[in-house]
Amino acid sequence: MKISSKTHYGVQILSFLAVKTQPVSAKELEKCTGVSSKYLEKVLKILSDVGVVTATRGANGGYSLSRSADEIRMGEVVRALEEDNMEIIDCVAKQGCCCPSSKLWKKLFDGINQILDGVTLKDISEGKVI
Amino acid sequence: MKISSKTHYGVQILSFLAVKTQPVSAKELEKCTGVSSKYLEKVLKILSDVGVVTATRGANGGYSLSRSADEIRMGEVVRALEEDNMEIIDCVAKQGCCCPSSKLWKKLFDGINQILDGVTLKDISEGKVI
DNA sequence: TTTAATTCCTACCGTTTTGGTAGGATTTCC
DNA sequence: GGAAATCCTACCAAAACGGTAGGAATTAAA
Repeated sequence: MKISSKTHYGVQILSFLAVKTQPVSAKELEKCTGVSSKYLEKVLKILSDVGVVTATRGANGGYSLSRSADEIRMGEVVRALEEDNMEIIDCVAKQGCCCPSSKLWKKLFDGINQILDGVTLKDISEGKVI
Repeated sequence: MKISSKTHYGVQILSFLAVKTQPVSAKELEKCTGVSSKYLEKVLKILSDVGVVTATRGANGGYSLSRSADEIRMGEVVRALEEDNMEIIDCVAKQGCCCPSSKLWKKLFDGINQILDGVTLKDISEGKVI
């Protein structure tokens, strides 16, 4: 029931990219986050694969948002970064579970996604999360 | 961002105890859950420490609910079983964090607790979780 | 065309957490 | 006293977490 630091870094990076127009390299992101660029590359690769971030290779390359910040919902971001760990419990993911608690986990899972999908990256970068 | 199997077992056990009037031993619970009684003892000890379950030692002993099922909120249960892993992210737990995402995690944390506290053990054992 | 800057790919690795197992001490009923 | 139960402590294997390392591939600019 914890958010991984990978996810935390991911959101930090995104809120940094949200105020940039030019691509930002992993090394630059290392400077402002204090996290090694090698590790950030991994995080950024996930965000790139899922289409939230666009990676530009080569000199003067780097990472930039694929869409405007108000079109990026945190549910998409967190689900990508937490990878297959967002099902809360296998029981809910698999069909046909009849254990008495499965409805609780389903409710919790839906609620979490609803909260995250209700917040955009723009909300975060502008400090407008209530 | 996953519920541990310890927590899953805990809720399963509780919904079993909810329909019993006499104390139920760990060995009996092993029969209906398929989980080793030794491991269930650990889970039950946590629930006992937190005051949700009452343990009776000695022959004819076992575990029973400390209160009626409609007075047991799942928030209390899940927070106990997930132990110190319910802060979602350290950043939120510690004071003075100013990273732009901290409000998101706080909102998520509060939302999760609100969902869990809105469901009682009675709701679960009667299948009334919507 | 070379060079420097950058992402991408693969592999590895130490630490912590998870999910148990094992054995025995202690308590309590009969 | 014996049986049935919880409680306590220690241990352990596997997985996840949080990185590190090295180099290949790509690209812009000199």
